[in-house]
Amino acid sequence: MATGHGARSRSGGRPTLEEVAARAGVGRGTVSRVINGSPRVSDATRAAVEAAVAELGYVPNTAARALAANRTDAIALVVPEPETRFFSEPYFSDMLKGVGAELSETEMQLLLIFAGNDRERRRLAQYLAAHRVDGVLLVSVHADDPLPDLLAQLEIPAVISGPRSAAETLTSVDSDNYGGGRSAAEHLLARGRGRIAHITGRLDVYGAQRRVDGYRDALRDAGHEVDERLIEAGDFTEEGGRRAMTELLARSPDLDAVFAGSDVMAAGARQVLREKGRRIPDDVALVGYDDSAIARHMDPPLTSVRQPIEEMGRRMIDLLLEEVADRRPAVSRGLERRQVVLATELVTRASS
Amino acid sequence: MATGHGARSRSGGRPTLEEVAARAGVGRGTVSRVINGSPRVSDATRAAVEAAVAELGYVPNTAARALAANRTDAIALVVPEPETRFFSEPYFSDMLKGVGAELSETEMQLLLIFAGNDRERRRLAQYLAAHRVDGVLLVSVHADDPLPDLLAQLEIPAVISGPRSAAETLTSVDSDNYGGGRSAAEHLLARGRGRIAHITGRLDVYGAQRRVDGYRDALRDAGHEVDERLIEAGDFTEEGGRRAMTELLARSPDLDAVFAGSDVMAAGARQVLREKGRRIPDDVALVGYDDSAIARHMDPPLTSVRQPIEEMGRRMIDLLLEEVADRRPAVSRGLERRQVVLATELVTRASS
DNA sequence: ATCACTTGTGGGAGCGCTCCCACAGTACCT
DNA sequence: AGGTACTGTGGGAGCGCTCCCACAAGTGAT
Repeated sequence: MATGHGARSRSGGRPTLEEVAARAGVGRGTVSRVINGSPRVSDATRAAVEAAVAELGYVPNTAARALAANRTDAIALVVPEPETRFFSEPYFSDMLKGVGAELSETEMQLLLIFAGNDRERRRLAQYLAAHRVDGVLLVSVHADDPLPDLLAQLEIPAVISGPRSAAETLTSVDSDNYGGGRSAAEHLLARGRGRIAHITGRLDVYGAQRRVDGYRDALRDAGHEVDERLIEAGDFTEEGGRRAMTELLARSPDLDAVFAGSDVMAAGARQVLREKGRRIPDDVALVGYDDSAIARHMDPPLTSVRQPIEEMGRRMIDLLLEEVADRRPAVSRGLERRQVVLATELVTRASS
Repeated sequence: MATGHGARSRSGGRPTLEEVAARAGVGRGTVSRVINGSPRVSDATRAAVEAAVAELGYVPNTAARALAANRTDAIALVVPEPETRFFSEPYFSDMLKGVGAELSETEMQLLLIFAGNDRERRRLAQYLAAHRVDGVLLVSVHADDPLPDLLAQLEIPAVISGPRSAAETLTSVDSDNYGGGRSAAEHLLARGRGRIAHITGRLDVYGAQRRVDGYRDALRDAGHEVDERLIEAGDFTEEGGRRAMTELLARSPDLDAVFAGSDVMAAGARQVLREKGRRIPDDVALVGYDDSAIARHMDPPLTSVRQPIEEMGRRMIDLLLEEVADRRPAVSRGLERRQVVLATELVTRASS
């Protein structure tokens, strides 16, 4: 059965719009309107078309639609990390869950694209240049990443999770890192701790900076001087947490609490505290960030700041679909920047 | 990457084949041939076209190509499981790694599709009916899954990892489960164990059956009678492993080795053995299957059968791309069934 | 010189859809 | 009565590509 041109017989291939139209005794345009849910069709006609569609088992040809309408009905979730991290961090799977849930309401197709190395990034650039998606979801983007600019230049709608800076131009969805940092510090203050150290995340990540800001303001507002020797930069890794904790204990042996910018770093800090004979929470109270599985399984269970990641995924899709519907990025329409910030929640456990 | 702004043709749209042809002073067909790597183009013409492509920043329109050529340049990796399992099991991420690596050599796009519940499955069926992918990779399919039949009916090329039975009609790639089971048993025999129990995986999974077969034959070939009371069915879960182990110990307290059909079940078995005061490996030697992270981190580290999952992913892509190139499933071409079986490897650790 | 190939090339004819204009029919105003 | 809306409908004109046929030019055998 050669799939040659012209050799297209009625019984052979998939039915087309034209065939459905003939069967229903209407025109091509009318069938198209029914398929696309236009209100400008009488009930009788609509019923006839739907019957024909069902009888023939008609399924629209996506390629033809994409070509004619100049849209793809697909959006990409771009992960600028190697796949390994994607699978190991619950952040991504939670995000994907929210995104998938929200998207399943629509006809949109989700593409998962990794851009962890140069080769993959070149591929991605090619991909975007070909406009193979209607919109892009960007997660976990570093401050100096050129991707957002490329997107803007190509006029592809995009939503970013975690703005790169206070001046982020893309529509963004984020959790309230400032409030999260603040609530962690306030919680420790309320527990009567006076020497609260902070192990920060990578400070080129905007959210990590904001957590520090929240921590500082909480202390200040409570009438405490912020002691810079109680702040040590980490890098979100367990090893970084160990290193920072060691540093902090050496510098300020009198600390009585630690707020770590991630659960993983808190795990590192915990090891060092144990080694040095500090009891948790008796001698040193410990608070983490992310409320990941680590927090629940730590000994003692770790108090941590929960981010509504799944919800973030959902909101990102909502915003992106709006922009896709408007057919261009919000900024180039001259609208105000759109930023959604979702509240965090402190989950109190035995470590504080 | 600098897309030539100045060179952009009028109306600001993306350049088309036609425009490239005009610029290069050739016909549309010639540009198409160059783009698609046809050998029937003179070197001079090819160079001229390539220059025009570069100057205009031409990128082919995928939708137009798909419509005209009746192909999508995309393949789907279908995971008939909820996303949760996908992320928690290293099997999938290893598979994805192999698949991704092999695919990055091509222009093919990989789609990750979950079909864990009825709703998702209906969506998938619709998706396949619309022929939105050129081929499908099926992983972890149960014996009674209707998906393979649907694929055959739609004449969509597909490759399955782990045949559903000895009579599998789809092209398949699998690891040598028989050999793996055999090597586990032989290893324990070589260690001088005589009462070797086996906790099987779910027996509706063909691979689990094959492991049992390998285990039986190894014992028989070594001159041992196979004692049916030493075989207990599990279900691949930790709880199942505990249950089976409890059963086995009650039935045959004299067992001196256990071969579990998965590392997770081995972990369950280990707990029970500990509770009952059996030392590993002194009293009871333990061997698992999968060589997952669990095996390396168990106390004592678990001897386990490693499957080359990444390699399986690569081979699946190879086979699938061949079938896609041949434009139809191998079976309907009347070719012999194609089955690739990759060797397993026993990784010996302290538990045996 | 003729014929039979081969190689390289141009361009017509679609692929199956959406968009949009034209227009008949109806309804409600002046 | 004519005018002005709207509603529902049909179908032409593409979207940007691939496929394939036609054909010019070159090559070698007869």
